[in-house]
Amino acid sequence: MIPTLQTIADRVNVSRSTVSRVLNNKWKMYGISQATADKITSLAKELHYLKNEAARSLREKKTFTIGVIVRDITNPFYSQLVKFVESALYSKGYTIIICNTGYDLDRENGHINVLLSRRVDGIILSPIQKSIENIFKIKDRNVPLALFDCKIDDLEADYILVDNEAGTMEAVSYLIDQGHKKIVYIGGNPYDSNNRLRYAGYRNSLSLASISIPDHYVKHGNYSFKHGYEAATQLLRSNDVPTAFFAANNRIMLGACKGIMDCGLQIPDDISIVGFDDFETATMLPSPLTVIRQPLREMALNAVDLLLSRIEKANNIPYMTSMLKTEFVIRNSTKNLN
Amino acid sequence: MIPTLQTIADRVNVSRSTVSRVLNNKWKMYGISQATADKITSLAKELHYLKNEAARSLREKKTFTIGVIVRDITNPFYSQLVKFVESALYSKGYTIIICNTGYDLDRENGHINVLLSRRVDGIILSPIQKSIENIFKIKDRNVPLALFDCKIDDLEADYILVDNEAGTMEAVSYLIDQGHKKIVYIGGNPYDSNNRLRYAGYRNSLSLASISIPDHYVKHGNYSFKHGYEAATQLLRSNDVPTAFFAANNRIMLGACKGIMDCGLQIPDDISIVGFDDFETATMLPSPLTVIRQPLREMALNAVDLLLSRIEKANNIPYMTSMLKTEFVIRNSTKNLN
DNA sequence: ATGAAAGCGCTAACAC
DNA sequence: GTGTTAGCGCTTTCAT
Repeated sequence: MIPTLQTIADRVNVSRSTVSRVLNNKWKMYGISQATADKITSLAKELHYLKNEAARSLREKKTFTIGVIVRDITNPFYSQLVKFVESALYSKGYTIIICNTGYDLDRENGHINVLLSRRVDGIILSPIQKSIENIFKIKDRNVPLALFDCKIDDLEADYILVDNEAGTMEAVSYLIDQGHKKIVYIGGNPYDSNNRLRYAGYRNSLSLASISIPDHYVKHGNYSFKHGYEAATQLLRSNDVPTAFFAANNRIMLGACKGIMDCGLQIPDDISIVGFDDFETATMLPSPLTVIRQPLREMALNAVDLLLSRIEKANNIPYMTSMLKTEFVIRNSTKNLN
Repeated sequence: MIPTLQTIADRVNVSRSTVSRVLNNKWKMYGISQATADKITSLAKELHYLKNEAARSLREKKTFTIGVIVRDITNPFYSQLVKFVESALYSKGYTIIICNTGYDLDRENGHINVLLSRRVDGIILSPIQKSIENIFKIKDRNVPLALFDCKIDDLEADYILVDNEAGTMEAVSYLIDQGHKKIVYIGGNPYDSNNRLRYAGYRNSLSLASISIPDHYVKHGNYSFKHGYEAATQLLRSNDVPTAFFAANNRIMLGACKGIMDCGLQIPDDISIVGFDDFETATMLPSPLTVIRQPLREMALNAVDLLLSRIEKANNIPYMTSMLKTEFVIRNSTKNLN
């Protein structure tokens, strides 16, 4: 039998209210006697009393729960995000429900329903973006929402972003400075805002250098190892072999590297590569990879701060966008052609 | 204003109960008229009614929530576990609360309190094991518990395990067959059951081959990149350089590989290495790594099955242990000395 | 310095 | 075929 406030009240011969006040550390302001308070706290300890959170939530209309919806928890980008978010929220007394969509829109929809049904206090969402109907369901309910790692035009909300375009331009310009002209863009899902902005950065850099881009140098697809692998091998075996790859995320980059290796080529001697996201393996390859690092810890903390300020302070503060700079980490995966 | 059963009841001019019965698809067994049912369902849809789970949980004493406590969510071993577990539980209508301990016992304790307070229906726990007091708190409350990836002697519970000892013996014997005699064990936390069993496997194999183990060939420590790195570099720079490393997990193995590279040595020409856990990077290195793979998907599904059968069927079934075999994946990180 | 009572939103036993 | 009622465990207003 799990003890409730009543259990304790009965044994100490006081009312539920008194027990509640004591256990919530409000007995001083109610002027409850030291003696009563002590009896209650020690009995609670003895019985291993733990407040029923479902009851508290129902009464208070506050769950201290945040839903975190990510697209692929096995991608280190997201697992690190979860780690930082979980840690920050834990220290504030919040608990997180984790939802993995695997880039599946129905899943995203289902998870959002579950989270709304559970009356979470807020949601951190890294949306698929194939359709944004799901997002409106959250907005309609006025549930605080932090959109993570995506920018949807004409959708007012709180955003946590990095400057994708500038970050990409820094990397691609670096390739151009090293004399590269045949630079391939291996991209992610075409409807994804990151992909679009990274692609825009790529085009800008090449355009500024007056380098034209043949159609077959642009390989949109999806954020997978497989896509990176296939795009890389296909191009390396074509009759117009590029000198450099730009990979739109860590999964694609890893796949491309594997493709390069399987074609019997060396990075950076035979082919150069740069890409988005820093990841552990990047430093483990024979030639460590030059990458665009996203400040994940800061992004996670900003997401939490943004959400909590909306939850705890007022919901009438204006929408905010946290746009952080990326960091270009130069290692050794590009060759200077000059 | 969020709609409740009462909102709908008022508008359709029926009672809460009727609405509840309809929305729970029980109207046939209660003989509620088609017409009423239709009116209710369509109004619910129109109002975007979503059941308040806190209220349902309180009433039903069932939360459809499972707590998952892992030691490091950024380790692909755990992030994949979470992915599989989440997916399996989602399809059964359960939601997961994720708890990351970072090998910190206080965290583990705090998280367990939170989960118990939230009256989760079950817990999947990958415990730190430095102390097992925390685990008893769960057992005392009779909350279904699946202990994942650890075996605690004298603690009756449901376990999800792999055969660590046999898996290790297979790998170490393979090294011995290839003529290795100077094999170093780079281990994890000394109080960890996996580490102890893997170490036992290592000792057994060497003992069967009548090879003695000098003390400085055994490097217990913790499951970190750093420990792997330091152990490897220290030994490679000593005056008794081994011919092979056994790494007790993926983090240690990666660290050791980096250490080997930083010492200017080649795998497998200069030094051989095998280790526990398969991971993506293992196939990306110049010489792909020979590893002991754990059947993570099956482990995750078994954990879910075990937990759900205890939750949904009866709590009086005997404790069970799911002990799966590992798979020895031979790649190219060992040299045949014969 | 403490208690009584109401109510959060839901389900189900019992009533008619 | 549907309503009434009680109660899950908690917090808080109001009363004394």
